[in-house]
Amino acid sequence: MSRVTIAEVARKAGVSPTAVSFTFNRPSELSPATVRRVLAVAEELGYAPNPHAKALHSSRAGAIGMLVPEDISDAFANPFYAPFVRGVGSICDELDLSLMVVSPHEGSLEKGITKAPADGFIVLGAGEKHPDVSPLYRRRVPFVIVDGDAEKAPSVNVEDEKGAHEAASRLLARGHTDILVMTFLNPRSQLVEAPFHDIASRRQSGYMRAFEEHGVAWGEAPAEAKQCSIEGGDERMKAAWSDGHRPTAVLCAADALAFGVLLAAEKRGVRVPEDLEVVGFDDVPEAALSRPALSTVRQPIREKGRIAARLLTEALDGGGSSPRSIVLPTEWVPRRTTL
Amino acid sequence: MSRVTIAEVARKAGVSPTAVSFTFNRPSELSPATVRRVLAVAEELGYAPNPHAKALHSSRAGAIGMLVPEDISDAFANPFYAPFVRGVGSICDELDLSLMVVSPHEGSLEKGITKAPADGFIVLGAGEKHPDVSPLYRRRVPFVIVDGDAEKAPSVNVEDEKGAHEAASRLLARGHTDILVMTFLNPRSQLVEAPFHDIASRRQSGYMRAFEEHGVAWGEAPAEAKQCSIEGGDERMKAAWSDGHRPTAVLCAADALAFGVLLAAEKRGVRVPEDLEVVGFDDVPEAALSRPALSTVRQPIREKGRIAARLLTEALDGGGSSPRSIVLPTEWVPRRTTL
DNA sequence: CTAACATACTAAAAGCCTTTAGTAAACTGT
DNA sequence: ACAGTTTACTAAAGGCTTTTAGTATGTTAG
Repeated sequence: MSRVTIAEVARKAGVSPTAVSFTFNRPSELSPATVRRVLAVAEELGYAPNPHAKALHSSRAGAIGMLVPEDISDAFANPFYAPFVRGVGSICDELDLSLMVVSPHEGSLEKGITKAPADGFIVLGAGEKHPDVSPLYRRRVPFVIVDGDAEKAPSVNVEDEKGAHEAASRLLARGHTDILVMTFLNPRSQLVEAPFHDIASRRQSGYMRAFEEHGVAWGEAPAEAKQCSIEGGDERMKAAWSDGHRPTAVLCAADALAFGVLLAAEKRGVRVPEDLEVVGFDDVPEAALSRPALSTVRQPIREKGRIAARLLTEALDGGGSSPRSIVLPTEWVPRRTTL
Repeated sequence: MSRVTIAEVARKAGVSPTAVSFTFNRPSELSPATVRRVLAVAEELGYAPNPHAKALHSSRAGAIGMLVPEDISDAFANPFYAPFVRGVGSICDELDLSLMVVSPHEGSLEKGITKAPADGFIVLGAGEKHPDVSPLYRRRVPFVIVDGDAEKAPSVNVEDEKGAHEAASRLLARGHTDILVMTFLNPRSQLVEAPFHDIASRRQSGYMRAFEEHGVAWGEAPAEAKQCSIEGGDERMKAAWSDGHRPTAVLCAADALAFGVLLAAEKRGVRVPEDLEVVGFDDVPEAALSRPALSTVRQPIREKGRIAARLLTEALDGGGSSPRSIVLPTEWVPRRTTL
């Protein structure tokens, strides 16, 4: 019933367990005949080294973890994740690693990170000062922060504030005064005092600065979608309408929300961009394909994933070098949801 | 430098390693005072049990593997994966498991499965008879097959042939005679003789049956995209045009391809659906949002992921029950890319 | 006051592999 | 024919935890 072990192979092949281990790891130490025999027996028995035992010994599991700030199921509702995973995955493919998606077990990032058998982690959406992240420093597991402030750990970020500022400026320059700003709830930020610089609030401050510069009142708090997803944006837009809001433009802190807004507008017969201009943030691949094509702020998502993974693998085997904080540029991408 | 071990905590707390283990796993065996003391020391030292050692002992890593048939980076170019991961992830969230994405290391599914520290695997896109999959039976690792034939292992599939047949019939019923059929290359099917029932060929046979029924010549081999992605579809469509093809409709074996076709048509000024009708397969979330909205065959992707994960976790801890083969229904979803 | 039993804790084994240090045999050179 | 080396292999330790079986103390009951 149980797995085939090295001892069984050794016994059946008439050699020591060491010889079996050598067969797989250092065949040059053995005579070709022995290697062949052991290989044949291993094949016959269906033996493969137990990855846990291997990892225990080498402290290498051959997997890197991606710690998402919410349930896996919710996270992947955000189209941001697919290209990000492609970026991280490209490094995994190169280095023959697996990619482990870990969510905060029982609500705690720290629990997730200590339970999961990964060699290191890419922590998404929570800065170094976040109460859930700071304990990770004492753990010996290397990690890199993505979309969060960091000094002690390597990090990858984009020009959120600047990109958001530009997007808002474009809209304001055309004279809009009733702009609905839609952000999303960071599932981790509930736990922590302001100012907590998650991407939603960074983008929000970019919008605010533009509003100030254009002398447009910021109004109350922005509309906050429950989830950063198409549904989340759709529902939040509907709620805004029910509350009597009739904005002439919507600034969305994520493309996913913008897609939801597009859908909500369509259902209501509101024409985009004539009656309602819509702007997103991220430039996920779907943005070029949406109906109408979405005007948005591009961040190099795949590149971000690649760099994060690269930084992590460097920390994993080089280790020593000083932590690098990388900030990637954003770019305004006008398409068809703006005039 | 290295991780804090149970022994260090034990020494510092003045107890045996057993007591430390009990503190975390069976605190009722210890006096409350001891538990508190050990906990304090553990906290101070930043100790957490080594997941590899734990996994070695319990043969449980707390992770389920998703074995994709190609590089991770290529796989996630297909919008099918996001909702599928959401489905699998919902079970992981429920059961506090991590989700491990594993690609065929060095080209071999078997290698991937034996290297990755996961408790079981969801194998995508390769049937039981596939030469890469059959050796897995001898390994003691439980797995479930998705989108592949299986008798001995549990499996989840959809009515590929039937769904494809319906899609083709709708098109043919309107009198099209020059339909471009676009499928994609299954990265694993290269290795194996026909008939290998991957989803691309299942869908293809559905198309063929409809062609026969309508007395329309099937022509040569269908157009095969290099990758099941938007780019793949785009490029393949361009190539078809360069070759002088001027179809009045395109049947795509995946939505991803259809999106590519839409983009290619737009660039060329071909109107959809007036000049070119386009049909996809999958009904990924983007299909409702594309320009124009995509007519397609729905398969319940998230449900598929949920069921696969459920089947796997059942095999993981119940084990005994007979393997179940589940076939999910498909449904024709007309939108705006067909007349 | 002793047998029976909890309670609080520990020593040692088991889980499976890799690696280090070492042995026995075969070979080399003189 | 013998010291020195290489080849082919093995025993045992180590990596970190959990669990089983057991010990020492204290408590209760008869």
